[in-house]
Amino acid sequence: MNDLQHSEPVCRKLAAWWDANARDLPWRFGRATPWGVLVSEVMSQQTQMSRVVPYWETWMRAWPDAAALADATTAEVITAWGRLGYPRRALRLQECARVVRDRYADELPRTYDGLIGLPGIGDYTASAVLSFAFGERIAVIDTNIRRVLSRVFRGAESLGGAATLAERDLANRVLPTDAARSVTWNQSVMELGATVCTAKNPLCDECPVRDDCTFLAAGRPGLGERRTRPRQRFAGTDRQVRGLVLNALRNLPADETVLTRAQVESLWADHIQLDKCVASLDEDGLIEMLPGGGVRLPR
DNA sequence: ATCCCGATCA
DNA sequence: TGATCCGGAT
Repeated sequence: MNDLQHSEPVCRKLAAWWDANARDLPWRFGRATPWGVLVSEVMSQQTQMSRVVPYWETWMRAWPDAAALADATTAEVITAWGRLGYPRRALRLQECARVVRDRYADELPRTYDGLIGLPGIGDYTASAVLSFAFGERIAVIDTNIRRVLSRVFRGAESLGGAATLAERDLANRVLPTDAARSVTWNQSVMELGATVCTAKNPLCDECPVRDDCTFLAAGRPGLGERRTRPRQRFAGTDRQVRGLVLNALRNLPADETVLTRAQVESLWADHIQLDKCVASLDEDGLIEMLPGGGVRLPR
């Protein structure tokens, strides 16, 4: 069976659906530079787009290009990252900006190897930038695309952690040959996965490719089957404690830069865990520990 | 409780 | 290959 023959009507329907339904995100439709697209992709890693939009707009006004971000202080960058979560992404994004400025003359590399060599840029983000910012023909593979392609063309749920070889093969087989169409394909499949073909409760009645979907035709076997291992709970974890410390630092009055030991201790009752988290934040470069037990954002 | 347009380290 | 890293929303 040739998946490519099946993908052509799906591609046409998704393209029409994309034209009518694509969310009007500020980095789409040619309104952002390649650097702006990269920033949007990094901010979107494990984070909903609706939360990203206001941060991206403020961020790009402050630092429109890699060189501008490279010149910022780390404290400014961490503060601007706000409550987006996973703040190490902010550090890596600034490292990335410095590499782009210093090694690539402030111009983002246009190859997969060049992009994936940048700090904080993995397979998904490198592929997404190549496709969405540069219009290159490359299969973008994230959890949404894996889920949609697996359902439509294989009739089964996408399970497990990393993308399997079979999933990568499928993504490459169904990718339209024409570069411009491949970009719309990547974006529309991803958008469908984010808004219609969702993991738990897909809106098959509203789906533009419901007549072509192997999964729907088969009666949606295994819908809701757990795709990932149960995630670590948030309450009480190091992640929560780290977040509390960083948030306290972000919210210091404008004329203060240091959180005293007493202020740190007031954040969390378990001082063993607290000290462990403070040390790990320091190792990550997200804070600096001071001799008296106080902490501050890096200069 | 589970899901988000993942990357990195061990 | 598995564990870790944030936070908001459903």
